[in-house]
Amino acid sequence: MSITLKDIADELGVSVNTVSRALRNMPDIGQETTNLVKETAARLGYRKNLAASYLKTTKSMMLGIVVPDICNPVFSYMYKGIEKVCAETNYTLMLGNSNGNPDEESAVLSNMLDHGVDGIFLVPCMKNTQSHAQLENANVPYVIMQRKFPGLSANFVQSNDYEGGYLAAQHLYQLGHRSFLYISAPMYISSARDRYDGFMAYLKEKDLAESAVQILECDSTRTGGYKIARKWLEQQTDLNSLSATAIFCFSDYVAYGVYSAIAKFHLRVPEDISVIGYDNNEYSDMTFPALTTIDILPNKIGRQSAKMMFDMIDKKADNGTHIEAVISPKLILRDSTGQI
Amino acid sequence: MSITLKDIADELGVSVNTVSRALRNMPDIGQETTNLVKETAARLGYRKNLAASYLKTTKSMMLGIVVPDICNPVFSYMYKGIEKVCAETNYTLMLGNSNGNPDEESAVLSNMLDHGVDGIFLVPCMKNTQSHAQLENANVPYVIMQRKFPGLSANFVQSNDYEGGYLAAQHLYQLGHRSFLYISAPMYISSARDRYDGFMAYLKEKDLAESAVQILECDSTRTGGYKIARKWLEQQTDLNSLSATAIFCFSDYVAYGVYSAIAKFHLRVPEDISVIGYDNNEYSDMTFPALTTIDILPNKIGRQSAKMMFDMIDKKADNGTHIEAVISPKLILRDSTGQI
DNA sequence: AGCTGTATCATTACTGGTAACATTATACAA
DNA sequence: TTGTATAATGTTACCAGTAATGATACAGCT
Repeated sequence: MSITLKDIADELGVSVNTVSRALRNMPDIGQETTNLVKETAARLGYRKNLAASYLKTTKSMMLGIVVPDICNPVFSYMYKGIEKVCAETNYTLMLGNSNGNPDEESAVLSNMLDHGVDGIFLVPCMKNTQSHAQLENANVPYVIMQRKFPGLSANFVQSNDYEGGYLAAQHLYQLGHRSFLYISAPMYISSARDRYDGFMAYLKEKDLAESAVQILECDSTRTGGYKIARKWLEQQTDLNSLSATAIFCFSDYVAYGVYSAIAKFHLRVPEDISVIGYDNNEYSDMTFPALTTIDILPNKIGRQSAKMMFDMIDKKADNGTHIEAVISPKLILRDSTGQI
Repeated sequence: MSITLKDIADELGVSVNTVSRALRNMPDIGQETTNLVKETAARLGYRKNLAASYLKTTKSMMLGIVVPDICNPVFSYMYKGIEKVCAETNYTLMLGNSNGNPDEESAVLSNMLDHGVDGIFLVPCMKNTQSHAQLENANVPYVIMQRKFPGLSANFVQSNDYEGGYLAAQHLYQLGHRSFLYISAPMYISSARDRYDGFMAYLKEKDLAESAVQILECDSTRTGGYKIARKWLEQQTDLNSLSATAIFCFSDYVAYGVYSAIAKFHLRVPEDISVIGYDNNEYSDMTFPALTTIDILPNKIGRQSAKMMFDMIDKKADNGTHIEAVISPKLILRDSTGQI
């Protein structure tokens, strides 16, 4: 079917091994032979069978990436960050979605490991820790991205969610807000907790009581945000005097849903209530009003993770000393937050 | 390192081959032995080395997907459609972005083929036909998605762009519009051409002259849309009497840019000019005004493509008879188009 | 008893590439 | 002249599976 080393060897009357070494620029093959081999390989259209060389070298030249949902721009930008760094190498990427489901996450990981990937990037769905056991047992370098397992020591890259929460609180406080609603993702997700902690930390600096912040949890989706905000609004005794003047949303998705709920009650953003999102989705400047939000720089997270991965692969680092990289988020000022 | 067939064989005192056949439920292995082998494999945590079995079977259990940009929701939803169908099998997916660049497209394809993928899904960047030669030479089943090479015969799935253009024209015409601007992607992209043809076809039915439609080309990005729309607006002799009352945009991205340009000139959508997009991005109902657009059902395109792929892989179809699937788009009515 | 068939398992030979080791030839020094 | 270093290449074994073929034991039949 396709051209193999043997075909080239036969063509030139040399051994397969010589061809193999010539193509890999090994020093003990004569320059003339090397050139001849390469020319012949090119002429015959030889392509290396990577699976075969994997058997011997145990280097598959593949990396796996598992994310909750590639349709979420946060993760697709992370993917491209990783890909960008990989493009300079010859690594190819496998992608899998966990859909936030631990079983799917495990299944996808198993598949990738069976294929012999040289490393794994994982944004964990955080609903169990089985995937870590898998990764550890597989004895493969891996980088955990964005969400952290408590107590787990591993190479890890994330946006500084604490700082993001802090920034959000600071921004709202400076606009004069003193009562807040935090619509969070479930608190078992580390970033939800971290953002909360950062948010509270700033307020504490300003001597605000904890009771200044109400917390509600929902799925980080538009529907989730819509439902929880609607419920909250329904429970308000007086729509002209809300129990919070600003809503801090776990994601821009949630904020979109919150927008819809607010519109349903004929309230205005930011006149009646301010809304701040998180993630800076590509379209959040197109919403009405344009959404103030926090950019986590997912592309940078991806690039940083990939660099870490290659450091591990190249053995520049792997001896049990785990590195954690934290990337500072950016406040993006738009029109959905205003003076009280 | 990891458990192999040999480990199981040694443990049980049988041959490697027996283990291999037992695990694959071959009939010539005794039931007792089969059970024993399976138990032992489970106990030892055996995982098949897929690369090794690929060498002999030439089935890698991997499929490759190449798209222009996974950050574009159209393509990420296609990806998930494909993945959805693959989840029922044991296929794992490789993903690569071409970034609209033929060289990157070729490089990514080569990488995937070197890894021995059993099939390729390609949304071509349309700037050359080299990738097709690659695919043909590789002798691997492939499905071309969404964009069609003229004269090429291959399995192909796309949204019916002609119909989409037709729907857009119909909608605008029925609102009373008689002069149009089509902001297109470059016409070498088949879908740009098809949408144009459909658009014109409807207008022709209504006896409108070709001159009723102005055409401008730009990259299918927000910036592209913004620049071209701004230029067009600058060239208008009278902003109170525009030379077109409705803009048909190649994508929602372009429409967002167009929105910005229109806002810059202090015109209103849809009072001063109607805008219709294409793709129905996830957020297009959140824009202001909410964007009327055409949904191409990318998830369905993905699922359909995957089914085609498995038909080819299972040899239900491959003997030169190429199938083309066309999926009807849907008009999504929102607020950016209005009566003239 | 001897033959045949079947069920069950083992042997052997591959897949395509790589690593360790062996071989050959040439050059140069002792 | 002989030994040895060095450059250049060939041999062989191996990676983890799978396919083709071979071997053995036992049952059933004539």
